[in-house]
Amino acid sequence: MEDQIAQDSTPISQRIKDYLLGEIAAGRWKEGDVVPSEQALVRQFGVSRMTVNRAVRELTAEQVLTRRQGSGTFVAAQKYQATLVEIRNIADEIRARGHEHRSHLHRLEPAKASDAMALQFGLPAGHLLFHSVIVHFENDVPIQVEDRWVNPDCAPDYLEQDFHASTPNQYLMTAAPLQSATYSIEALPAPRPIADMLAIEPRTCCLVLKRKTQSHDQIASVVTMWHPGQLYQFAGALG
Amino acid sequence: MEDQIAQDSTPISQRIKDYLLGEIAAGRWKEGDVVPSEQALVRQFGVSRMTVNRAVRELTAEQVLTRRQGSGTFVAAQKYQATLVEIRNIADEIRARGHEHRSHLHRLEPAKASDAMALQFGLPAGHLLFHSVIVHFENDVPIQVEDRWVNPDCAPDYLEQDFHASTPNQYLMTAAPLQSATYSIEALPAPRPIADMLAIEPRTCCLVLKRKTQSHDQIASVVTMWHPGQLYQFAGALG
DNA sequence: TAGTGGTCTAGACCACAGC
DNA sequence: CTGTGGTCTAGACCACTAT
Repeated sequence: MEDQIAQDSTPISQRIKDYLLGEIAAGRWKEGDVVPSEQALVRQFGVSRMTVNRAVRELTAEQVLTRRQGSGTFVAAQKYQATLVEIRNIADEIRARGHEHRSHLHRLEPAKASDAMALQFGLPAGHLLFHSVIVHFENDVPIQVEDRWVNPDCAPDYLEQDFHASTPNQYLMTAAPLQSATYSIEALPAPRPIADMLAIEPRTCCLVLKRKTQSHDQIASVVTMWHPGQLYQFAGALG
Repeated sequence: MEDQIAQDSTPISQRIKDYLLGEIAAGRWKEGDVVPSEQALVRQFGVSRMTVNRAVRELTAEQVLTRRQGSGTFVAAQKYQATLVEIRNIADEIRARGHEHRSHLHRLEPAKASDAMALQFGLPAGHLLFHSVIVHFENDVPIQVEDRWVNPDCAPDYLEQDFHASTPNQYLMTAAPLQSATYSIEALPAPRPIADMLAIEPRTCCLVLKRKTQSHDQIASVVTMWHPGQLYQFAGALG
């Protein structure tokens, strides 16, 4: 045992995790190195195997260790300097900043799927879709154009919603629970209509987030979100 | 018990997780609802409490449930339709696409910190920094300008590295293990020098990723990565 | 006080890897 | 064959919450 912690309320399994993490952080155990077996840790800490197992299993779930039945437990491959970005519901995000969120509904109507849009949804061209265009304001500054196409099978009441009170995001969350999603982020010059809604010059750089969500094994929604590049950024922290 | 699964090799704890997830997915248990207690699940499945506890504890770690000692276990607040983006080492990313990665070193030199850069690093203005500018190519098409400033205290050998063979990312991973990071993604028009290196017109939309990494309780690296907006996008999937 | 979750024990049986 | 991890049991004691 490294330290003699006499009367610490920290659970034993947590102390074992801390010990293992400490050895790795200190560089004494490096990527790929074998870690003491459960039996060895049982003897070292004088606890039962279940307690050791829990500590090691949790660190494995956290990608700190990898285990191979019959072989042993190893320090997991180092994570590269990656960056994880989480993009949330715009209204929540604005309110979380302590600012006022307001939205203007430009369009909410049924529409026939173009060839390109039909392909996105995996539906025949000309199939009925719902289409909405909403501009979101942060303290009265336009910050996002949300151009959304919705599969009526997933959200039949879409056209009856009051999108001043809530966002399509919130409605679809309950009507069509998210199963999976694909997305892309790119930088594009604003076309005329988008520029007008954002009150910026045409061809200004915009941060564009496209997202396609699946629910009940169907494509539920295809959305393109335009943000003025100078005004808006995705940001966050790791670690 | 819902289904009578006679001889399934699925661990019991996993079956309990599947059962709980199924009830939530089917909408029978909604956000905030109380879920059966451990004792109730013990009776329902005819297994020991440790097995039930593991299932419920793991679902709690996965943010599916929340627990309150003395009160009970509840369905966690719904996740919004969020989008998680992981941005990785550009060389790995390109090779993962089966394409060739090549880089051109434009600059690798010591430099004095400007006021703005000193502020970023939390160092006095004029402090020694290392500065590198590298252009990354995917199949000979310029895809990223990596403009990086490095704290010499964290990576004293930075200027001696061969950044044709490896990337600064890879070197810093070992020299200055990532502790935490902040980042932002924005869309900006390319300034002249960046545009030249990317072989695009000045003022073309670029997707710009800025990242500041911390190691050993110091700012280790401040990097700005410019990508041609039409050519490059961050993309991925969820679920 | 009764019921809840939080944790731990000291065993057990199994599948798999390496010698 | 031995040692590894993967899982499960049937108890136990504790802290906390609600009534």
